Amino acid sequence: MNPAPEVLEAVASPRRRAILRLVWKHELSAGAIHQAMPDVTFGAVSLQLQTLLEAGLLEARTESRFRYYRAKPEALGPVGQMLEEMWGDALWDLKLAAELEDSRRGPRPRRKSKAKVSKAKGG
Amino acid sequence: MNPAPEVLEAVASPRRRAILRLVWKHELSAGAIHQAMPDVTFGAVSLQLQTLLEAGLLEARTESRFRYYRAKPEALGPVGQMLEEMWGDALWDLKLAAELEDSRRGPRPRRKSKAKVSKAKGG
DNA sequence: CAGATAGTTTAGTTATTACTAAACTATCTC
DNA sequence: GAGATAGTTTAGTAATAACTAAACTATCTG
Repeated sequence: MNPAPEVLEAVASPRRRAILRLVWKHELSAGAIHQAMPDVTFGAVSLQLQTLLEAGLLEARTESRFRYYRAKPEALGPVGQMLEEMWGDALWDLKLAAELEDSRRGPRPRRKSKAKVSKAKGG
Repeated sequence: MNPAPEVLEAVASPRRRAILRLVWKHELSAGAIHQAMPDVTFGAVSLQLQTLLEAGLLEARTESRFRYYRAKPEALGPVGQMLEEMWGDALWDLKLAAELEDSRRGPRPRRKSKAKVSKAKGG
């Protein structure tokens, strides 16, 4: 299978390259990806994720409320190699993992349960 | 020297890929390149040539009234390989050469010499 | 120099793209 | 079901990129 033009168009965007870089070696949730680029809205990130998905450059997996994405380097062919060169060594990967561990936007369910309101549904 | 992001942006355009393809194995004049893509104006082609030049993907050479361009595959790194795969084998190259030979926009100097006006420049 | 060819550059138009804000779907917990 | 989190989708906006027409530079011929 040959690489398609859409692949070239997908990697032309710095934003999409940043996303690819984030999920290159391990999957991340959409929220975690957004955390790493706070200069744009969550919606903007989601749109780029869809674009990358359609280009076949990402895989997605849903788990509970989360949706995890990861890159498919094999779909990038020789371009994947080029991106890796651009990104330098594995430095970024370690630094990133630490930052994400710290700023993790966990599920955070309410723990402040106190009053038991229960279902007050009217008939 | 690592490949730069501008390279990725340059090859993202179908028009620029078409130009690269034309001058991949041998140089062509700007006019000959335009002949191969008559759906756009000469000016449009020239602009894309400048873009490719600035990205370092082309070399240019001037000879008399002509300006010849050719690709620098080494500047494309692994992406060059990918483009070649996209373009298939060397078929296109042969077909193209024939077409260009036929539709060549040669210098076509006037041969209808008759009156000898000579230089009438005033001092 | 005039007239033709070869090519570049500029100004303005149109289509596309990345984005935001907000509405929407879905899941989880109580 | 209510209320919270997680994510997607839509409608509209702003910046960009590709293009056209035309003005411009340059070279060659006579």
